[in-house]
Amino acid sequence: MENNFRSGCPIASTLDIIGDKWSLLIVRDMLFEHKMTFKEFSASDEQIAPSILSSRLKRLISYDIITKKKQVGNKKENIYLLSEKAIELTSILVDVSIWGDKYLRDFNQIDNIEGLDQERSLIISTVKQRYTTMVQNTLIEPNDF
Amino acid sequence: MENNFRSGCPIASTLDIIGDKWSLLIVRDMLFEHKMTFKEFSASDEQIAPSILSSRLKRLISYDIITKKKQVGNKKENIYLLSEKAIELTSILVDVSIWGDKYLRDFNQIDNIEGLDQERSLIISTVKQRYTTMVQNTLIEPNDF
DNA sequence: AACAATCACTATCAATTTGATAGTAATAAA
DNA sequence: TTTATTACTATCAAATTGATAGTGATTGTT
Repeated sequence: MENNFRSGCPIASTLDIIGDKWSLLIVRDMLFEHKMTFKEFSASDEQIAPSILSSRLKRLISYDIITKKKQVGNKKENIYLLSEKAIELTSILVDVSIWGDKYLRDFNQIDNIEGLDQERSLIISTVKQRYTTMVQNTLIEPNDF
Repeated sequence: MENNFRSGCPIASTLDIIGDKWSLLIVRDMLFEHKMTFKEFSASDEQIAPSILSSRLKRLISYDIITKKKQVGNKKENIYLLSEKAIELTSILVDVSIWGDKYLRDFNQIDNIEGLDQERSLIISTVKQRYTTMVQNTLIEPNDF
C-alpha cells in the first residue's frame, strides 16, 4: 500500500481508497449478500462493466481491503473475501444505508437491506458476525483432505 | 432532485450523491471547520481545482445537501451552508474518520480531527450542535436592521 | 473424447470527467 | 482611483469510465 494520498486527513485518505462510485458497492455485495465471485459482482443491479470491476478488485486488493483465493478443487472460480479492516467498514455502510433510506426513500425500494429498523449497533454486529461465520462455513481448508 | 440513480439500493443511491473524491471533503470542511466560502474550500490541503469545486457545489445544491446565500451587507462573498440532511451525514463522516484514523494511521497526522477518542455518539452530537450554533451566530438576518 | 458452456477476465475505443492553469466580471479596500 | 479580492468560467490535455466484444482456461454434457 503506497502512500499516494492527497493529504494527511484520515477522511481524505479513506476517500482515496473507497471514495468512488463502485468500491463500496463491491464491499456491500460481499458483506450483506455474501457475494464472492466476479460473476456475482457483475450480476448486481448497478451493472458494473467488467473492465471497471476488474480494476476495482485489483485496487481493493492493493489496499488490503479484499483478498483473492481459489477454493481447493475449483480451478475456475476466484474467491474474493473481505479483510478484517474491510469488515470494519460495516458501520460506515450501515450508516450510509440508514441515511439513504431516510432521505432518499422516495427513490428506493423499501427493506432493501433487511432489519434497518433495528438498533444500529445490533445491525452492525449481526452483519459482521454473519459474514465471518459464512466465511468459516464456506471455505474448505487444504488440511480437510 | 431528479431520479437518475443507478438502482433502488439506498447505499448505491447515497453514493450517487456523495460517492466521489470531493463531495464529502466539502461537507467535512463545512461541518468540522465551519468553512462557508468558495475561497475557504479552495484553501484546503487537498487542493481542489476551481472548476471541480464549482461543479461540485452546484451538484450538492441540486441534491439539497447545501444552500447558497449572500449575507446582508456583503455582495461579494457567497455563503454555503449545510442542509438538515447534510448535517445528518455527520455520523458517516465521523465513522469514516475513525476508520481512517485506525487503519491508515501511518499515513495520517494524529489528532487531525480533535476528540476522536471520545465516545462516537458524543462526538456526533457535539459536531452537529457546534455547526448549528455557528450558523445561528454567524448569519445576520435581514430584520436585524 | 469431443463439443458446448461457463468463468474470469483483457482489449478496444468513444465518451465523459478531471485537473491544471489562465482569464474575467463584480465588489471592496487602500 | 487604482489595486486587491472573490467567485467564479474557459480552455484543453490527460485520465478515467463504460459499453461491447473477444480470449483462454476450466468444467459440464453427450
